[in-house]
This record gives sequence, structure tokens and C-alpha cells, in this order.
Amino acid sequence: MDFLYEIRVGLSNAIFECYGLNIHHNDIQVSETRKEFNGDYTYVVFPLVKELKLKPTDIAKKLGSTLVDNLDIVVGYECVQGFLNLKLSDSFWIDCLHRISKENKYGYATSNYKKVLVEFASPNTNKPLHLGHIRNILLGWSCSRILIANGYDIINTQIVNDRGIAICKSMLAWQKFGSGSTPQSTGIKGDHFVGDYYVLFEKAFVEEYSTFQQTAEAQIVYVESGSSDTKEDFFKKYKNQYFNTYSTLGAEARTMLLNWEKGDQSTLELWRQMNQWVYEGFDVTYRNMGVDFDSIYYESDTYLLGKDVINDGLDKGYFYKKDDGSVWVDLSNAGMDQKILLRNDGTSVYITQDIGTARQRYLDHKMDGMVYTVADEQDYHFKVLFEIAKRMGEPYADGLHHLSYGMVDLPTGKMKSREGTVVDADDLIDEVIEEARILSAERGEIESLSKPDQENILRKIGLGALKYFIIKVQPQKRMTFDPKESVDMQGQTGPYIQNAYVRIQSVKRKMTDNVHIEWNQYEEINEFEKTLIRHLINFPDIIKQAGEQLDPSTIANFAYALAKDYHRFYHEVRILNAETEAAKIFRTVLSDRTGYVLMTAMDLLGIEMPERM
RNA sequence: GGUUCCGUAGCUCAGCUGGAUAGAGCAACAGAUUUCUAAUCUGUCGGUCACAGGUUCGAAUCCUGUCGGGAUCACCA
Repeated sequence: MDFLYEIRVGLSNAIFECYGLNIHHNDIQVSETRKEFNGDYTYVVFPLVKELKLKPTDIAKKLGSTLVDNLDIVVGYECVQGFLNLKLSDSFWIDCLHRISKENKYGYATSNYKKVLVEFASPNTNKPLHLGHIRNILLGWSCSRILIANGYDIINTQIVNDRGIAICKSMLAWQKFGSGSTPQSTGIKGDHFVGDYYVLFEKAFVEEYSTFQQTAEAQIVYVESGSSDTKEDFFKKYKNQYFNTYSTLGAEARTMLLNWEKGDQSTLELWRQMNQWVYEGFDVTYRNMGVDFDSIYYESDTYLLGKDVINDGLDKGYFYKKDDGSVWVDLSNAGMDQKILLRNDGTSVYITQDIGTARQRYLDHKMDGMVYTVADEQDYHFKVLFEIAKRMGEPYADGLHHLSYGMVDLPTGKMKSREGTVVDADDLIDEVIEEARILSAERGEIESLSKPDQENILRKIGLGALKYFIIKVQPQKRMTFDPKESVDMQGQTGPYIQNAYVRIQSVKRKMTDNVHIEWNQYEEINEFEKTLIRHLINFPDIIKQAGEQLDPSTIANFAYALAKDYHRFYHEVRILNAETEAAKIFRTVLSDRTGYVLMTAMDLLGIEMPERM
């Protein structure tokens, strides 16, 4: 759907006709004319000046008059220096709206028959989701929606880190201190319940550690280390080592991990139970956020994968074996380092699992590519992973993308779990909904609705504010999350865009006439209508661009600008009591299509629209 | 130190595949509702686009360097 095709071809032809230069219409760029000048679209003639050795204004004038002669849709032009500003006919704009109205899924591309897995969320099972996960989930989900709009067949997936020392800590703490309590018996959401035991473990461990530091044994460790640090500083750094050596709790946790790896029945049973609680909790959060997954992978199933893939690659000469038996890949000729793939005891490392999981996913889904939504601290990891996949000639290697994003900071600085500054996802969601409730009560607009309807609207508004606040920022940028601003519902926010949509729905409810009658009779459009249409015709390009760059913020900014244009239009132009019947119908259709595009754009961001607010 | 990402208004962010006088929102101030939802609209105030060079008719945008901040450079995941 290229609305400006005719203009580009016209310009290409005019350049050839006037100067004999051949410029393909795909290479002709027209941009929207800035509002301080007269015109709708601008063609910059400077690039032609060098070749033609003529004055910019002369070229612009000649092309302008040629276009007016040759194209019906160009009704005027104005030249400012090397800028040719073209004015298009009202019928052109009206025709654009006609074309948009005829589309079933305006903005969406047709299928490209390619399948892509989008991985996001991927939590650990020892604690609840936090603000960082929210950014991850919003980005992943949104990119998934955007890729669907670009014609891809999408599978949403995640890799759940359900094994390892962390979950064993929670298990151990529950065994020791839980006295048989459950999420049901305590009324605590499952993921928080398990997370609480993780915290309990840490607390007990710290106590044990500080007791140890008073002992003679500790004194010997300190002295024998020959460290120049004070005793206090020394033991700050020694914590991990203590966990792996002297700590009783550490030993117990490690024993539990070993038992798990051996397949000990009672350990597995406890592990399954605790993870089950966590999943039940996660499901609630996912449901509240409006996201779901098609295919979930668990680290407990995949952590042994990859070894055979590596051995296969070893046989084919992609990798090499060191004297100690460990397997490496040398990526120095690609600007990277040497990377270990298998330890000398044959066990795998992190990247080995990823290689194995990727191949497993290919066996399961035969995808053409994958998008990994993972924070930018792992940029190098994915560079290495993708290079390895390429060298092994994996069939999906060319379709691998790392959707990298910056960390979320608080106004007070970084989130740190040790300092208790982590913002919990469920708390945050509750807060924004409560804020929506307060503001809604002041307005009183939805009071007459049923309780469940009201709750549904408040959820949409609160989450709309939160999600938009996060998704409007470009992924690669580190962002500051100010809880106060995240619940703002005025200005450049989700609710502002929702409000434009709600106004449109209100107009539509009150439009009782038959909108399906012809609206060709409308002939002269005003600047507010034109601005809206000019904005609407960009939508397919915006979707394409967002897909190519895996950048939802493109859509977010587009939706805001469109809502802004609509609010202005709504304020300046009468719709239901327009001057003429033709105007009334035209404006209703224009409103309806704007509403449709706003809703579609917000859907691509994972944000729902209320009908009233 | 090597690599990499970021640096635009007091704050949060757009604009970056080179185009006209760099835009929004928030905050502050002044206005708009007998009219379709005021979570709206209009106006005022606010800038060394980190800095210095270079390429170009033209640079916030591309290149080089400097400064500042983050990340990464594990037989951790």
C-alpha cells in the first residue's frame, strides 16, 4: 500500500522529461512539508544541482510546473531555495481515506511464509518478577506482535531457569523453616511465597557467616590469606568462597543440587512442588499483563543439550580440543576471543546449552529465525552464539537477532536486590490500577457501569499508562523509571491515546445515521482532516520500520502523534453536527479509521483500549 | 586497558537511512467547556544537540579523536 507511488513516479518522469536524467522512482524521496511552509509533500532538488549545474530554484520551478501539468493530484507548488513543496488535491486525500477504509487489516503485511521464535521473559524460579522483567516482557511481546503484522508466523517462547543452586536455596529454607506451609495455607501468591524462602535462606546464611567471622577459624583464614584489606573488607569479598567451603548451609544447598542431579526422588518432588507454586504465580502476572506463550522450554530439560552438537562440530573441524580435553572455538578472525564450549570433564557451559537449545527448537519448530529478548549485558554472548551458529551452518543462523535493551534505573539509581530497591512487578501493576481508580472516580464517567466492567476499564487504563511509559523508550537506551511519572495519565501517555480512542467510540455510538452511504459528495477538506489522513497513510511504513529495527518505540511515537492530531481535530471540527451531511459522514468515517489505527497500533504495543473511560 | 552502547530544554524522551528556523510531554505561568468524554485544546517560558576536528551545497544525524556514564572482556548462568 504505497500512497505516494504516483508522486514518486511523476517526479521520476518529470526529471527525465525536463533533463533527461534517469532516476528510478524507488530512489525518489519525498517528505512531509514542514508546517511553516505551504504544501503537503516536499522534494529536495539539491542532489540534482551538481549534475545539472543549474540553480536549485530553477530546477524546482520547472519540475513543479511539469508535475502540475502532468498529474491531476498535484494542484500547486511552491519553491523555497532547493525545496519543491507540492500541494495535492483534496480528492487525493479523500481517495486515500477510501483506500484505507477498504482494507481489512490496514497496515498489516501479507504472509511472508517465514516462521520466527520470539523468546522473552525467561525468569528464574526462585523469585517473583520485577521491573526489569516488565521491560523485557513488554519488548518481547510487542516485537512479537509487530513481526506478526509484518507477515511472520510467530511462536512466543521462553526458557525458564528452573534449576540450579538458587532454587535449591529456596527449597532448603522451606524445608528448614516452612513447617509445611503452602501458598494456599498462607494466602501468599506462589512466586512470592517461594521468593520469601529465598530471602529467608540469605538471611540465615548471613547470620551464619557473621557468627563464623567471630571464630578463631575465621581469624586463621584471614591471616593466612595475607590480604592487605581490613578484616571486615576481606570477609565482604570472601562471602562466595565461604559459601563453598566452611558454610553448613552452603554445603546443604550444594548437597541438594547434587541430589537433584542424581535424580533423588524426594528432592525432585520438593523441586517440582516449589516450581509449580512459582508457575502459578507467574501465570497470574502474565495474565495481568496480557501476554502468553506458545512453547515453553525449561532449563532442567535443556541444560544437558548441546554436547553432541559440539562434538559434531568438533568432528567437522569448526572447533578444536586442547591438551586437557576441553573443547574451544577460535573466533579471533571475527574480532572475538576464544571461547570454551566443553569443560575437560565433558560438561557443558552456558553457551553450550544455548547452542543445544537452539537446535532443539529447530527440530521442534523448523523456524527460519529467532529473536532473543535479553538485556544488553549479554551483547557479547549473543554475538558469539550467532557466530558459532553461522559457522556450524545452522539453517536458522541468518535469522538470529538479539533484541538487546538497556537496564531500568530508578531515580535513586540502580535497582539492587541486596539493598531492597527492586520494584516488584505485581506491586507496580496494583499501584497503576489504583491510580487509575482514583482519577476515574474524580471524573465519574464510568460509574454507571457494572463492577466487572469498571474493573476491566481501570485495568486497561492503569496498565496502559505503565506499559506506554516503558515501551515509548528506544530499547537500546537505558531508561529511568520514575514511579510517579509512570502513573501519569496526561500528556504523552497511554491514557492520552486511549482517550482519543474513547472519544471516537463515543462519536460512533451517537452516530445513528447509516454510515455506509456514499461519501463521495464531500469535496473540500480542511487542514485538520488532511493532517489526520496524511498521518494515517504512514501506518504501513511505520509497521515495516518497527519490524526491521525491532523497535516498538517507533509505533509508540506514531500512536501518540496520531492521537494528538485527533484531539486537535476533535476540538476544532464539528463531527456530528457538521455543516453538511456529506461532511458529517466523511468525518465519522475518518474518526472511525483513526480509531482503528490507534487500536491496532496500541495492540502492537500490547496495550488494550477501553470503550469508555 | 580492549570492545561496545549511551550523552539533545530544569526533568522524561522524540528527531539520527544527511535537508528548511532542533520537537513533544512533565514542571511553571496565562487562557479555553450553553456544543460530539477537559485523562482535552491554545499560548508563554525554556537549547553551546557533551566537546573538538573532518566530509558535504547542507551535519543533532556520517567519519576521527577527546571527555563523561553504563555494560562486557569467567571452565558463572
